[in-house]
Amino acid sequence: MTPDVAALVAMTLDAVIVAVSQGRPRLLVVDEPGQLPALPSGPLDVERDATLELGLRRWVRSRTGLEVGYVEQLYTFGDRDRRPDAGPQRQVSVGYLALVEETEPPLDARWIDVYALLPWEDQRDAEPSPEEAAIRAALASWVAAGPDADVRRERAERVAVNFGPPWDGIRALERYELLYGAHLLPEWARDTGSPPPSVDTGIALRFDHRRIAATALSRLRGKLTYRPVVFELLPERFSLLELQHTVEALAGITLHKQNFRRLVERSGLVEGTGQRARSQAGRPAELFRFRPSVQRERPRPGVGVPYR
Amino acid sequence: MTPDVAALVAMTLDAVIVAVSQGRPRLLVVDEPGQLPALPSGPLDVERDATLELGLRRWVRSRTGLEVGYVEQLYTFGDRDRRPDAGPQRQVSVGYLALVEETEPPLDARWIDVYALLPWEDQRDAEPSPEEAAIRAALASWVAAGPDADVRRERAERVAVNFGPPWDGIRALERYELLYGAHLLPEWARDTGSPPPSVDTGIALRFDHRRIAATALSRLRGKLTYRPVVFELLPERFSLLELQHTVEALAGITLHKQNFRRLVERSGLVEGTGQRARSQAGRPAELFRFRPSVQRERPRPGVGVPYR
DNA sequence: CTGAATTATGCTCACTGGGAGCATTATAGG
DNA sequence: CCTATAATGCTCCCAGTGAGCATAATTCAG
Repeated sequence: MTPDVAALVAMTLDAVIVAVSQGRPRLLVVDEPGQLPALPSGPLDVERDATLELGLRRWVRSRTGLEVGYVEQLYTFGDRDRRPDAGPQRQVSVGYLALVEETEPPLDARWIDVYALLPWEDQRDAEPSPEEAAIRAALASWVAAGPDADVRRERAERVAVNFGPPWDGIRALERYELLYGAHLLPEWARDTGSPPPSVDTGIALRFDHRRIAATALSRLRGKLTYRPVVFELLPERFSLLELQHTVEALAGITLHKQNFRRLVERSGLVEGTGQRARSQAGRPAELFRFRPSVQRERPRPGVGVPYR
Repeated sequence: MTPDVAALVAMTLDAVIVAVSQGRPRLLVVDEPGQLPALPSGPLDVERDATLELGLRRWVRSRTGLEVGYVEQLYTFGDRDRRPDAGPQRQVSVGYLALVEETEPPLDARWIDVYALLPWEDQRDAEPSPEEAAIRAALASWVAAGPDADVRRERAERVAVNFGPPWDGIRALERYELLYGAHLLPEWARDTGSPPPSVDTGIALRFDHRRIAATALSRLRGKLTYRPVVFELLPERFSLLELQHTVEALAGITLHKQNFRRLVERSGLVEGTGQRARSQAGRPAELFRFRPSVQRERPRPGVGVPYR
C-alpha cells in the first residue's frame, strides 16, 4: 500500500490574484488572441523551487512584476477532461489564492471584476440584477424539467440550499457547480460539445479557470470570518468605511455601518491613528490601522459576516 | 503567461482515513518492516480515473476493502525535500481526508490513535498530560534560547498564539509546524541529519505524513463547526452523549452536556426516533438520527465548538 | 455667512445564543 | 426500597449583535 507507483503528471500552478478597488473585487487575467481570458498560470521549476508556493511567487514576480503578499493554496484540479486540448498526459493544476493591494495592471495582464465572472454572487443590491433574475428563472425551469418527481425534488433541494434564503456566501463554488450541472454555463456546452445555453451567466474563462475563481471566492469569504485577511487588500491606513466596503465587496452583502464599526473596534482588530482622512464631503473619518496583536488575544480574529 | 510549460512530476494520493471509537479519534496507517508507519497512499490511474477523488476511492477500495463515504481534498504537498529517498523527480502528494464509521482494521492496515501522533492536541483533561507538559517546557526553552531579544519576542509570540490560551483547536497544523521549526520533532532531525530531540513528541510517521495528519485534524475541526460532518463517523442512530463524545474526541476539548444537548436539538441538526438505547446504568437515552433537511434551514449547520 | 447635504461617530434598546449550574426523571443493581 | 448513574428539563445571567435614533464635523451651493 506504500506508493510503489506514482503517476507521472503535468503540473502547473494557477493563481487567482485578488484585489479590491472602488468597492469591487477584481482578479487578474491574461488574454490571448482568439481565446477566452485565463488565469495567470506558470510551471514549477522542479530544480529551483523548493516549495510549490515559492514557485508560484517566483513566476508571478517574473511574469507580472507583482510581489504578492498573502498566498494560500486553494485546491488541486486534476479532472481528466479539464484540458481536452492537451493530449493524453494528465494536466494537474494547483490553484493558489493571492491577495494584493491593487496596483497598475501589470505586464500582459488586466484586472477583471469578479462579479463579471460570477454575477449571481453579488448580493449587495436589494433587488437581484437582471442577470441574476434570469439565472434564477433558468434554474427554476431546470427543476421543473426533471424527468420524475424524485429528480425534481432533489433539484429543488439543491437550488434551495445553494441559492437560499438564507444566502450563504461561502457556497460560491457549490453554486458554480450547480449551474454547471444544470447546463447553464458555456463551459458545460464547450466540454460536451452542446449548443451554448441561452442564459447570460457572466464571462467564462478558459479551461476550468472560472471554477478555480469560484473556489477562490468561497475560500476567501470563509477566511474573512476567522482570519484578518482583509487587511492584505487595504493600504496601511484606512477609514472604517473603506474597510467595510472592502469586506462588503468580498462578502457580496451589505453590512450595518454602526454595528460594523462597533464590531471591528471592540474586537481589537484595528486601532485609531489619530489621523484624519482627506475629507471629501461630510465629517472627515479617522484613519485606522490593523492591530496585529489581536491574534494573541482572540483565537479566530475576523470580521464575522452575518450570512443569514 | 499561459502554461506553455508544465512541470512533469510524480504524483500520489495520500489518505487520512479517520474514524472515532471509544471516544478516541483514529486514523489508518500501514506498516512496513523497519519503517515508520505511513499513511495509505496510492497512485492515480491516469487512464481510468476521471477525477483525483475517484482515483482515491478506487485504490482505497481495492487495497483496504473500505468504501469510504465522505471524502475531501486536503492539500497538495510538493516540497522538494519531502521524499529525500526518491531521487531528483519531484514527488507531489495530494492529501485527502476521508471519514468512515470504524470497522475491523482492514487488510494490511491498522487504526492508530490520532492523539498518539499529536498528543498535545488532546485538551480534554483539565491537567496537561506529562508529554504535553514536557513539550511546553521544551518550547519555553526554545523561546529563551533565541539569539537576540527580537527573535525571542517573535518566538514567544508564536508560542502564545498557537498554544494559547485561548486554545484554538483549528491551529493543529500551525502547532505541528511550530514544533518542527523549534526542532522538537524527530522528522526535523531526520530531514536535517541532526541528532534526535530529547522530548517525546508522540509517534512520528514516514515522510511528511504526520504533517498531513495534522492538516487533516485542523480541517476536520474547522469543518465540524459549519458542516454536519460528525454524522459520517456515527451509526445511523446514536444517543446525544455518543454524539457529544464524538465531537469532543475530534475537537479535543470537553463540552457542557446540557448545553450541547440544547444546541444540537434546537438547531434542528438531529431528530428523536422514539427508540431508547440499550440501557447500561442510569436512565436510558433516546436514540437520535441526523436530520438532513437542516441544510435547507440553516446556512452553516454544525456543532459550534467553543474554542475559547 | 447660512443652511442643506453628507458622512462619521455615539448611544440605546431589544433579542438571542451560549455558559453555568440546579433540579427532576428513569433506569439498574443491590 | 434505597442508592448510584445517566438523561433530561429548566433557569439565570451575560455578551454579542441587529436595528435605528441622535449628534458631530465637515463640504458646498446660494
